[in-house]
Amino acid sequence: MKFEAVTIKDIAKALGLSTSTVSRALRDSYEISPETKKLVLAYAEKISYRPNPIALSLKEKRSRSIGIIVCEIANSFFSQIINGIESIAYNNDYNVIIAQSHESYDREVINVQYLASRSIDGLLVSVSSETQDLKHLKNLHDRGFPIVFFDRIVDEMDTHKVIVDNFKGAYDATEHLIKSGYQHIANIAGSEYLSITKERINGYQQALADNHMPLNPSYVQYCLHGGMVYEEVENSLNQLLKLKKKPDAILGCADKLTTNCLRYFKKRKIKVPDDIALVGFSNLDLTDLLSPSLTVVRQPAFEMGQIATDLLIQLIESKRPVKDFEKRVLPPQLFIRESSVKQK
Amino acid sequence: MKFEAVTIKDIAKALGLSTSTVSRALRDSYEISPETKKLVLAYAEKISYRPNPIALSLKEKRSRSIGIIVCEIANSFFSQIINGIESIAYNNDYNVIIAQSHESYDREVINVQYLASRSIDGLLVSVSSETQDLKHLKNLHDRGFPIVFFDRIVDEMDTHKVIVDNFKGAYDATEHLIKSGYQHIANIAGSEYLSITKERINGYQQALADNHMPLNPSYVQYCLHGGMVYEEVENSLNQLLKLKKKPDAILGCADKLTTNCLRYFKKRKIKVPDDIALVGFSNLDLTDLLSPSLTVVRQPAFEMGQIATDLLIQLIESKRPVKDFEKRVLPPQLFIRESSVKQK
DNA sequence: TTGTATGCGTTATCAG
DNA sequence: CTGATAACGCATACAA
Repeated sequence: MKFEAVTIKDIAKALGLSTSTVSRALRDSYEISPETKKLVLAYAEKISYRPNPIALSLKEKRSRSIGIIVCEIANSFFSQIINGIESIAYNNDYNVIIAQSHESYDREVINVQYLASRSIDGLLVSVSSETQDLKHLKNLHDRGFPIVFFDRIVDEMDTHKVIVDNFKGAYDATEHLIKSGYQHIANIAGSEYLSITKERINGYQQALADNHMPLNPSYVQYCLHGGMVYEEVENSLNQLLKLKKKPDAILGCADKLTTNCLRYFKKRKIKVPDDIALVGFSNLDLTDLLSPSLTVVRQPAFEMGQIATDLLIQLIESKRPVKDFEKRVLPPQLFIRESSVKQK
Repeated sequence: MKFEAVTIKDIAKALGLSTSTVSRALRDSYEISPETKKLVLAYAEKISYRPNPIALSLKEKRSRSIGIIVCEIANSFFSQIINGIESIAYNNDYNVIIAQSHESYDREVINVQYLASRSIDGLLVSVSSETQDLKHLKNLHDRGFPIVFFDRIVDEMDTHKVIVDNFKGAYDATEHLIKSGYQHIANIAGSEYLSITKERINGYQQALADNHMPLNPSYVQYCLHGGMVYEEVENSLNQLLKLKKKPDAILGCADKLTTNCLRYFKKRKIKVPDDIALVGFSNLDLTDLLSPSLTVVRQPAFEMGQIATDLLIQLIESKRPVKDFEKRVLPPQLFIRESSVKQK
């Protein structure tokens, strides 16, 4: 038994009408008589006719679906973004197709090519932590394919971008540590290829500079996979803790970096914040349970997804001149928990 | 500037060939001369031709994509399942479209109808916690549309199903508590409409019975939204803690139920396991950080996604007689942490 | 008001 | 070996 769907033809045949009449009746065209309309609509309802979106796509050269490229959906930051994307897409009758790069450049390229081969009308992208070469995206963009970047954006492409003010997030977090009396603040950062990493490091460094504190290059440790792999973070912390001047505080620059720092400390029975303080970027809804001592930088992920999708749909539907590309910068929020610092 | 894709026609025109020749050359048909093939392939590569999957879908009456209906992707159990699904789908050249019900029946119905209107070849479903009426799925199934259920399955429909042995998971967890000396074990359960809830409660009750312990009906509290809403869990725990005979241990029957129990205890400064023990279902990769005292039932989510997808693809491609439907039951695993119980 | 013919991009069938 | 044509389901310009 094969699944055979009802088409406009079936209705036409059953009712002794032509397909065009049926088509027009279904679309409530003004040129169809009320009686015919009623007839067609009733029959369509009866046999539960649904238009074939694929045929529509072929005809209209649009699929009413948008693609999303993220590293992982099992990451609260990104799943919140996806919920934001979904909410807007849904309201505009767009379907959403999610593809994960798992932080692999090769996978990202394959996904982009698959999605973009005209089964989607536009693309929302947050690049993988390995991505340096952008020709898979540039190629599309050059041909006029609508692309909007969010969070992990790229400088080399001129299109809409939505980001969080990473500089400010890192600046505020670092300053919070400085104001609490910490003198040796290290930074566990993500992939050095990512825009967000650079911005966060800049914020961190500026906060130190503004407070007349030295920049110690060995205090910055990069994790290529953004903490997706525990061992990365372990290595970084090992490096930091064997320095002559051990840091007394750490800034975790991503969700998984922060939680893996916690895991490391727990394993080694290092007390937070007594032995070392930790402040980190995190969108987990579990931070209150994770550690009594976790001050976090939280990002407006849902809103970010909404804004990016809104911009993308405008691009797709050409509602605004294609030349005034926007870069929206959203404010992060520092959630301070008093117990996150040792009063010095 | 509109995105115009290159088609087989463009190649034909440019090369002075017919579309059929180009089509055959691209598919490496035996009836095309090597020179022509080389010519076509080279040109196609040069202008980076990609076949239009929508046209293919229309022609072949299949989209090579499968739909997934889950309650939330921001749930580690489900995101692990999705990763499993993706891995198999990917290997079989299937695309995956994820839709979230957010535990709403109405949303589930809309999603199913949207997906099933022939933009997908099959459906993987884990029903929402509100779902009782199944006509949205039955209707499809009756018309021969391939559906496979996973985790939250339904009895009334005869198709492949993949589940975890929920009875055993709950039985083992309960027995662990009994063996550790607890006498008054309560159960924070999910929606009473869900198969998994019933199975887990059965396992819990059987463990009590086998150990000659009384069944106290007021020890079982249902949460319609499976803990997605904190207040649900708060209410349930309030009920339990105002009982004359307060429970000395709790079995949390889902990821979010378990974490929200922890949250409740933390807020009220109730010590686990000294004041009350907690054992729960959880697929979070953060349980080691959440509480030193958390013994968990972990489910093989990734494998579940893989198996369900494998079965679905077999259904879609009719590789097996449609009548021998399988119900695969996977073993859960109890991760015991010694500190999760008070030695009595 | 309704019907006929055409095209969207591709492949299969048939002819040459 | 290659080309013309029909078909997938739908919408629409054009005819009637």
